Amino acid sequence: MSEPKSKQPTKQRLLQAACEVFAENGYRGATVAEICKRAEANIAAVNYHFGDKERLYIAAWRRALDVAIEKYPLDGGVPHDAPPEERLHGRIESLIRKTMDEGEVGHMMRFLVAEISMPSGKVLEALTETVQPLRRTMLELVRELAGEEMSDQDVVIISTSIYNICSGLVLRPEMRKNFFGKVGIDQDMIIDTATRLVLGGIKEMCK
Amino acid sequence: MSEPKSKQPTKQRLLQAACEVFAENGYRGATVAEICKRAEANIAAVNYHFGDKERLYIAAWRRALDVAIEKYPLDGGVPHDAPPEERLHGRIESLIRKTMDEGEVGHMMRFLVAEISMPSGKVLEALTETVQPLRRTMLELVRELAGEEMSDQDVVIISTSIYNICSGLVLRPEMRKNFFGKVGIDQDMIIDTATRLVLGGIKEMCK
Amino acid sequence: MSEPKSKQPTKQRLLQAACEVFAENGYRGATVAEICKRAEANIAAVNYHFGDKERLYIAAWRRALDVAIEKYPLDGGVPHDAPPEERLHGRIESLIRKTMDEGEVGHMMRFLVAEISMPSGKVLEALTETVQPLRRTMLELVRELAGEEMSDQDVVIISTSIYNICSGLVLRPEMRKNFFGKVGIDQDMIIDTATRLVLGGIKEMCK
Amino acid sequence: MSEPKSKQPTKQRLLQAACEVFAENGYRGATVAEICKRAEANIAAVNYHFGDKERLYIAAWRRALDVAIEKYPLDGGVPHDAPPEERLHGRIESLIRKTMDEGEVGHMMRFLVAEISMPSGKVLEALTETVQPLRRTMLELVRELAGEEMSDQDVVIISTSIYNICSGLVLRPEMRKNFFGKVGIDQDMIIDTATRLVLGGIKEMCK
DNA sequence: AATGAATGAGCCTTCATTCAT
DNA sequence: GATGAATGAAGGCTCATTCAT
Repeated sequence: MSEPKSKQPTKQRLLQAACEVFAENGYRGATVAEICKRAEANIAAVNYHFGDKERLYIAAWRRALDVAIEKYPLDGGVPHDAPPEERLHGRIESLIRKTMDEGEVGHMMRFLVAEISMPSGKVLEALTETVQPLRRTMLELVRELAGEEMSDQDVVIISTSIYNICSGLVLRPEMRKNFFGKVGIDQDMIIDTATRLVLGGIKEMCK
Repeated sequence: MSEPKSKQPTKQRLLQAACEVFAENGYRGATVAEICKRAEANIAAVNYHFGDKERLYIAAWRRALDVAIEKYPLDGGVPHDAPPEERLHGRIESLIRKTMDEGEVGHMMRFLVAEISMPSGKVLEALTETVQPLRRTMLELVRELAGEEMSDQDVVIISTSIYNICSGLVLRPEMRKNFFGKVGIDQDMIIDTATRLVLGGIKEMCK
Repeated sequence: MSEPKSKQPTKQRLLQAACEVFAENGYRGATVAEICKRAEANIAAVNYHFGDKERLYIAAWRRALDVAIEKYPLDGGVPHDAPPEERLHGRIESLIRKTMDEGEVGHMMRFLVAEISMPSGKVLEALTETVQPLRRTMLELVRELAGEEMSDQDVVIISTSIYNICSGLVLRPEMRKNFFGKVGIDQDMIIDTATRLVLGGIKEMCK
Repeated sequence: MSEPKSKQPTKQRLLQAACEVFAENGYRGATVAEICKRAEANIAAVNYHFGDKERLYIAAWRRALDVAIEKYPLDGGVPHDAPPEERLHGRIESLIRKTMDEGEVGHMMRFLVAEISMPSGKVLEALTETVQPLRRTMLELVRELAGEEMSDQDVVIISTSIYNICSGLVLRPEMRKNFFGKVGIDQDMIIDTATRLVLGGIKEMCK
C-alpha cells in the first residue's frame, strides 16, 4: 500500500515470486496464496493472469530457463572456433556455475533435476524442447574430441556422464558439507578437475 | 475382501505401500488414504502405527534403502581383495543397476535424487547416516587408484563425479528416449563405458 | 452440541437437508456449507458420505422421489380393478396432491419440473428411469378409456396433457394468488374438475 | 477481431447475448464473463450499461418476452371476431408453437417455466405484469365457450389447465424422445388434439 | 462511452488427524 | 489391536464487481 514496492507490472512480479516459491517447495508444496503474497498481488491475480496454478508453473519454468541461460551462456563464453578442449571446458563451466548458483538460477536447477527424476508431468514438453538442442551440441563436441572411431553408444554415454557430473552438484547449501566434507573446494577447482577427468577419460578410451 | 490376503502384519503392509506411494508421488503428493487403501488397512492405521505421516515417511525411507542394498550389494559382488579397477567396476555396477532398476528400487532411487536436490527436510538425517560411509569407501577406492600424489580435493571431486554419473541416470522410462535417443543402449554397456571413462580419466590425471 | 438434535445418523440428516436446500435454491444456488449447517454436520461431511456435491444431489433426488411416492401412492388409493374412470381420478389426484403439497414433497416436485424444463444434466438418468414406467401406465389407461379406435398419437398427446395439467400446478405459494386470483379454490375441486375435463374430452373425441 | 461485426450498439448485443446465456444456463449458471464474451464486449460492459447482473437479467427477460410475442402473436393470427372455438385454437397454437420453438423463443419459454416453478425472485414483477392480462383473456374465452352456467372456479381451473397443457411441452429436444417415444408427432397434430380435448371436455361438462 | 487490470468474498474439495467404540 | 465416522484447517478456483484511465 504505502511502500514503494517494485515498479514491475503484477504479471512479472507473480512470475518472479512463482519461481522462488516453486523452487523452494516444489509444485505441490507451493501455494498460490504464498506466491501472491510474495508478489504483493491479490489472491485472484494468478487466475487472472495465468488461468491457474499449473499454467503459472509452466510460465515460471520457462522464465527460469531464460534467466539461467542469460546469466550463464551455454558456451561459457568460449568462442565457437576455440579448440574443442576449451569449448568443453566452457560448457562444463556454464553447467556447473548454473548448478551451484546460490541465487535464483540455483533454485531453478534444483527444480530441474527434481523434475527430471520425478516429473510432475507438467513441464515435460518445455523440458524436452529446451534440453534436446543442448544435448545435440554436447554430442557433437564429444564426437569431435573422440574422433570417428568411437561407437555412437559410447559418445552418448559420455555426453550423458558429463551432464550428470555437473547436474549432480545440485545441492542445497546445507547438504554441501555432507558431500564435500571439510576440504574447502571452490567452483573453479571443481570445473577444472571435472574437465580434466573427462578429457583424460576420452583420450584414454581412444587409445 | 474375504480372502486372507498377504499374511504380513498391517504395519509391514503399510510400510510397503508407503514406499510405493511415496516413490510415485513424492511426500506431498502421497496421501495417507491412498497408502492405507493400497495396504488394505484402515484409514486410521497410519496414525495408529506410526503416529503421523512424517514418521511413516521416514520409516518407509529406511526400509527402501535396506531393500535396495539387499538387492544390489554395494560392492557389486566383487571380492574385497580384487584389484581396485574391478572393485570400482563393481561399485559402479551396483549404483547404476540400482538407479536404472525398473521396480521398487528404481522408484526409491528417483526419490532419493529428488530428496537430495530438493530436500523435504524430513530424511536428511537418515540420508546422511546412510550415505556417509558409502562416500568414505568410494574416497578410499579413488585414492587407491590415483595414488598418493593426487590432492584431497581432486579425490573428492572425482568420487563425487562417479556418484553423479551413476545417479544422474535416474530417469522415468518415458524420459529415457529423450536422453538416449534411438541408439539402443543397455545397462551393461553403460556400466562398462562409465567405468572406462573414469579409470581412463584418473590414469591420465596421474601422469 | 448441547441441544437434543435429531437422533438420525449424519448421512440421513444430510440427505434431508440437501432435499430442502436444493429444492429451495436449485443445484447451483445451493451451497454445501448451507446443507451441512442445516444438517448440523461438519463442512466435510458431504465429501465423506457422498464424495461430492453432485453425488449428494443425485442421492437427495432419489430420496425425494421415494418420499413423494410413499406419501402419495401413484394410484391414488384406487384399487386395480376399479373402473378406468375412477382409476384416472386416482392418478390425477395422486399427481395433483404431490404437486400442490406444501411440504417436502412439493419442494421436490417444483424441483422436478424445473429439471425437466432446464435439466442440469445430473439426474436425467434417474429421472427417465422413474418417469418412464409411470408414463406407460398412463398410456394404457388412456387407451382403455378411449377404445381401440383412437390413434396412437392422440393417446400419447392426451396422456402428456394430463401430466401437464397436473404438474403445471407446481407453484410457489406466493405465486398461487397470481394464477387463481381471489376465487377460493381447493385441491379437491381442482382434482374433480381436471378429471371431468379430461374424461369429457376423451368421450367427445371418441364420438 | 478487427472486423466491424454486427452494427448493433453494445447494449443491444449484451441484451441478446444475455438472453441466450441465461436461457441456456439459468440465472446462477450464467456468468457475466460469458455474456460479455458472446457479445464481444468488455468484461465491465454489463456493469457499465446495466449496473449489475440482476438488472441485466430483468432487462433480458423483458426483451425475451417481446421477441416471443412478436414471433408468435397471442391470438395465433385468428381474427377477433372469429368463433370462440377458432380463437381457442389460435391461442393454443400460439402457446404451443412458442413452447416448442427450437430457437431463441424456446429457450426463453423453458426459462419461463423454470422461473414459475422455482422463482429466482428477480422477475416476479415482470412476470406478473405480462402474464396477468393473458390470463384474463383466456378466462373470458373459456367463459364464452362454457356459457354462464359454469362456476367461476371451474372456469379458472380449465383456463389454467389449458396453459399447463401447452407450457408443459417445454422440453429440451433430448428429452422429447423420452416423452413422445417412437411415434412421430408433429406440432400441428399436438395443437389439434389438445384443442379438441379441451373443447370436448368443456362441451361435455356443460351438459 | 468504454476498457482491462485488479479485487475479495465465497465455494467446493482435499486431507491429515482425532475420537469414541 | 483396530476401526470408521467425523473434524477443521487450508487450498485452488470462480465470479461479480470496482477503479483508474
